Amino acid sequence: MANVTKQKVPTIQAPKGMHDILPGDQELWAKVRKTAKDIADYYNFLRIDTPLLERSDLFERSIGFQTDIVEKQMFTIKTKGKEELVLRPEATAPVARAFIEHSLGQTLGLPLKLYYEGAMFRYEQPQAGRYRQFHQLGFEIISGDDDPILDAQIILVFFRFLEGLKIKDVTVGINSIGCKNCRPGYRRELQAFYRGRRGELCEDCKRRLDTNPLRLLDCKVPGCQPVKENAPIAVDHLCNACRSHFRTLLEYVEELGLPYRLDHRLVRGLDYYTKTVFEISGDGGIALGGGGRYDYLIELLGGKNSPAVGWAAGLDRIVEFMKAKGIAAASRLKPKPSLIYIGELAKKKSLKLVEELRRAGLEITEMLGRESLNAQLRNADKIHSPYALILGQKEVFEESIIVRDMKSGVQETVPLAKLVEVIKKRLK
RNA sequence: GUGCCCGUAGUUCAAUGGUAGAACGCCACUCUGUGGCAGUGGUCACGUGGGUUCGAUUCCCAUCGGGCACCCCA
Repeated sequence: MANVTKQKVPTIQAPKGMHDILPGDQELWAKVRKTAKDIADYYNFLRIDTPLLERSDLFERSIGFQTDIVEKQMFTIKTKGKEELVLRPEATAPVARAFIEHSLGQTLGLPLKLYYEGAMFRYEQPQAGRYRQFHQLGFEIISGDDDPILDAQIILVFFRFLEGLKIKDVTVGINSIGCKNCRPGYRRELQAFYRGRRGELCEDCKRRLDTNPLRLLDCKVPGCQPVKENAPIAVDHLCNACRSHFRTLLEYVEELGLPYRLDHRLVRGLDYYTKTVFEISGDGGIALGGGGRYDYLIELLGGKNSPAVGWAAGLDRIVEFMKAKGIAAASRLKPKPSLIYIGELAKKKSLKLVEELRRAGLEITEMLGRESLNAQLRNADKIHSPYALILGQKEVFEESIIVRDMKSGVQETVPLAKLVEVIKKRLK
């Protein structure tokens, strides 16, 4: 501490793609979390928290080996033992793991509704609204069958969540990518179609043709668009079961009056999705979250056949979206009466007085350690304190305190014993 | 991982191959036990490292960080 030579110490920045959530944003974040909890409570979703670290094979088996997430976006950690752990890139697989591990289907019954909220990690190039550590909120319904009414409800819950945050003009894009019976056929057809036009495709698409044909539909290169427009559509190749599932889902969504649009090009990047996939975007096309049905995930991880459906929302994006749209007010300190002291004696007394007021249930603020009366008053003004409670030497002797109305400037000296009563009465 | 752009006080922005200014903020004083207004003064910055140069915040390189696009997604 007593460094005489003043040399410059290099500063340290947060790691790439990781950001701080500063005090000014905390209120907004709290509001988002509170809204999520309220929605969860209403629709009977139970909170679950899973570890930040998981075994890497959990994601390899669930998300899929060939996905970008597993191939190159996982933060891996080698423990001192031989375990290889990863910082979770998403939480659906961990929730499924926990569901199986603790036999939650038995203890809590089906359909089981769960929700989570927390940090996820993906090693990729950061961009606005895209971080290496980001926060997701997710809702999942695990059931004994694949009833489309659950797909409809999960989408509804997403809408209600955004509605609770006053985010308007959102649309949901919905598609069905089939099940293990019909998807392979569609895949083959899509591949065959694209192979015939290989020459017209961009380099990426040529590569996708073999690695991940469904992704061909995501390509934004202008040259590929004409090909894409004529490409076979997933919905046309669904098996009877999937087709009827999709149709029924749309009927429910229609019945709910949700603003959806069919999006034949919508596919998800994770292998475990089946049938329904959807994505909700805000005004301006920013993807706020997405999800879908994952009927085989739990089986894939060694559990019983338990179809499920869920979604995840990017909270960082939602917070930024709300700020950009002016929905969020900058957080401000709550205006409370300010305790102000003058001189050593009053200072000494103040520390304890704060405790007494706290015990009496009176919320106040103070600037202990700030000696100047002017500065203390200025602060009281800045945070819009209705009253300044001024304690000086004289007041300490008299066991009284000055109550100053900050608006009018009118002051009154009241006995300390009556302070709580007086303030409570005035605040009404 | 690839390509392009960017990096100056706490914040928003200037200027400059000869070590930097403003506004707002913050602090103090005017006003030693009374805030808001005003005046005055003060505080605080060239992301980091190397190179070219007599001299670099400025030019070059690297690195770190940010942004955009690709990729992918939340």
